[in-house]
Amino acid sequence: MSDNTMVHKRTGTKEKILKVSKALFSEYGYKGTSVRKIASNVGIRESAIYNHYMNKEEIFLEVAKDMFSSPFSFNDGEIRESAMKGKAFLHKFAMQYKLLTFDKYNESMFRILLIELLQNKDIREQFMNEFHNKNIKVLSEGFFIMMQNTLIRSSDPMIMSYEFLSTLFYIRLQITLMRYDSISTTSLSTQFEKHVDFFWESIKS
Amino acid sequence: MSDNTMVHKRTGTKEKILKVSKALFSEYGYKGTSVRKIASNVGIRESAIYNHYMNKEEIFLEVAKDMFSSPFSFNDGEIRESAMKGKAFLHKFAMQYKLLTFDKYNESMFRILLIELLQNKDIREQFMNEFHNKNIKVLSEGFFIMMQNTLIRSSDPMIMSYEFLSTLFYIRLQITLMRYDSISTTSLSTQFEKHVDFFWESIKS
DNA sequence: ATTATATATGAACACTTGTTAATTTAAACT
DNA sequence: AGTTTAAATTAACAAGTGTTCATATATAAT
Repeated sequence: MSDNTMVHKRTGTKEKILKVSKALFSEYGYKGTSVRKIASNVGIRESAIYNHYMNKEEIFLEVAKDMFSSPFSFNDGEIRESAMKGKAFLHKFAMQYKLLTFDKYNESMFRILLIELLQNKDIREQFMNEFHNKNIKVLSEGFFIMMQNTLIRSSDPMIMSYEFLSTLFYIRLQITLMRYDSISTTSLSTQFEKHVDFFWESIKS
Repeated sequence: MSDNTMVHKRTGTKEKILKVSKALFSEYGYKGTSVRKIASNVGIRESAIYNHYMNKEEIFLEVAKDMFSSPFSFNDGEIRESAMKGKAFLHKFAMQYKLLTFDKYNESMFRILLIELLQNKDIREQFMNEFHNKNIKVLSEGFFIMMQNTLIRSSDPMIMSYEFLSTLFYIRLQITLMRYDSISTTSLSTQFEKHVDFFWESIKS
């Protein structure tokens, strides 16, 4: 009963470390957050951290996992149903993306994760699998269904998804950067909607 | 004859520092490149660096400036002429972008600059002005001319440019990441062309 | 030759970093 | 109660950081 999976359940320190780390990493980034600072915010010494995690990176990777694994809320059946509505499907997808973009925690974490994305292979893999591929898959399914029902022109669903997703990403990046500098994003706030409008005009049959 | 602009011309050390820094920053990044390492590669002590640059950041900013200021080679007259050809204009633009993406130095530097983009306000401004705005401007002019000549459907040229540029950026990001991990990019190598094809189908009248 | 200036040096400052080792405290199981 | 094990502590390591300061050298202009 006390094997590898179910030990360490006496103090709840591990959970506290994760919670504190989330807050600190999202605010100060990976390099800006020291093990000492995590420890002191938890209320223990830095050496005690190593009773729960192998090293700093392991903590960060677990924080990142939580971030990427918050997926877009589309159940399997829901995709088909939603895709039949055509433009509304794209709109819903974009609005979910917009929500993430303007959410306080996701906003900071997006910036931090991008930094690490460019330096940490594990983060890159998480990004590719959990973000890129997963989204391309959902979108492709949607577009495929739309094509079947001749709501949109016939084309490669993967390419179409790529085109749709890439612009969402770029908008998010730009908004994130501007908000980080406290620059007003009112001029960009409707960019998501404009993207959907433009894109729909581009593909509708 | 010896005012602020034309002093410091005895040893050429400043130029050497810049050259060495370019190589080091592009390989090891900002934080991975210490002032001591730059100095030793130049062949001087770290303290001598400060006779030429105020601090480490000033060196990096100058390296970055060089990077961003390598603009797309479109002269004013050339845009009009090229835009009249419609799709070929987009193709040329995308191919220039592709060239940059697969150029050894630009490839490393793109990654490094993205990292700093997310942390350094000056880099962000350089990116917005020299990269984003400049490209949106060139593209907008092109699209505007195409619309005048009814080569493409009528729409907001700025939005259209945004849509076109954002995908190029995303492709570049993805290729950069994959090549950094030595993952084969053959599946993505024609993505630029596919983008142009898809986009042209989306806007042609 | 003397002065002025640019450029270099060596040494130090003041501080932070992730991680480990030996040891003690505290809780749970027998 | 005693034993086992988890979890915490104190202390140190070994290294690297950007930057500054007083000083020395070399070059160009006077």
